[in-house]
Amino acid sequence: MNIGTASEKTGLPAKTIRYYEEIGLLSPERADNGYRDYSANDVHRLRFLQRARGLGFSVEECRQLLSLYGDKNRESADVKAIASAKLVEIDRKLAELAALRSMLSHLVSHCHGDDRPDCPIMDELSGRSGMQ
Amino acid sequence: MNIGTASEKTGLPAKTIRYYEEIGLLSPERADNGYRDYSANDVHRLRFLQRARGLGFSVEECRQLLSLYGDKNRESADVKAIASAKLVEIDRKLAELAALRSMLSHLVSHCHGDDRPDCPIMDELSGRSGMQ
DNA sequence: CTTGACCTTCCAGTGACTGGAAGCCCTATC
DNA sequence: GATAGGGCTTCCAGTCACTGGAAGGTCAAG
Repeated sequence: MNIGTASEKTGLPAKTIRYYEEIGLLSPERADNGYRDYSANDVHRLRFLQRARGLGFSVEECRQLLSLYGDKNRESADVKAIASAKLVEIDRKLAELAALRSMLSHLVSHCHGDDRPDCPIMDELSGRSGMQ
Repeated sequence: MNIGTASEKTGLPAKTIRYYEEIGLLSPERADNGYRDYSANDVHRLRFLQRARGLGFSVEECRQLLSLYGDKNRESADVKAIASAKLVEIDRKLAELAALRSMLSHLVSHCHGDDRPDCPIMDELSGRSGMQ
């Protein structure tokens, strides 16, 4: 499949897809005419990248996560260590997103006046319990 | 409070804090000696920025979200519209994080062999249900 | 066989930082 | 009171992750 189709299927701009190839995140085949030819697996990787990047994971983190799937030579303990570390981070992100959600939802449902409400939204928004 | 203390309290590098000021995300006072002087409110804003950026919101999105809190002149309907739109996005992010979590957790608990497992993790990871 | 959409590479620009130089401020010790 | 150290200042340059644009090749339709 051509890059345009891959772009549609993943929501990533073609430019970004080429960039991801340039930095070694995937290696699509080339057709005889020189066009990139994306497999279903390539699309999976790209879709994953689209999601993980949007969730605040760096490109290097994405590379690690992708390697969990793709690298057949990797030791099982190694896989587990990386995956476990990411799990902790994901749980933190989940909690932060939930806090943000509750703050916004509060704002939508309670603050209907013509002016800024007095409720200390910032407390929730910046995390009542000390972070890190 | 000086920038070093603000940096400690928020987990943001001093460089980043100065950058956020430069692009108008906060305006700390200045002490007589020219040093930036951060209030508790400034620290709240910074802590929020630290979180929201880590969750994949762009600086412009963060600016909008901060304005929900800070702008007393904003119309209520406007606030609600922005907050509601962000809620939708947050819910999407929450679902994606949950999917990522389930994939990683599956990897940790099921794939204990010496080699890559056969389970098609990519299906989960790239989202079984078609996105956008 | 031309038009237009899609592809290629390459190079430059942007957003969001990040590092480093040069110099001022402040405390602390000699 | 001089000086050493750490923290602060500005400014300018560099990096990461894209993003836009130019110049040109490919392909299906008319």
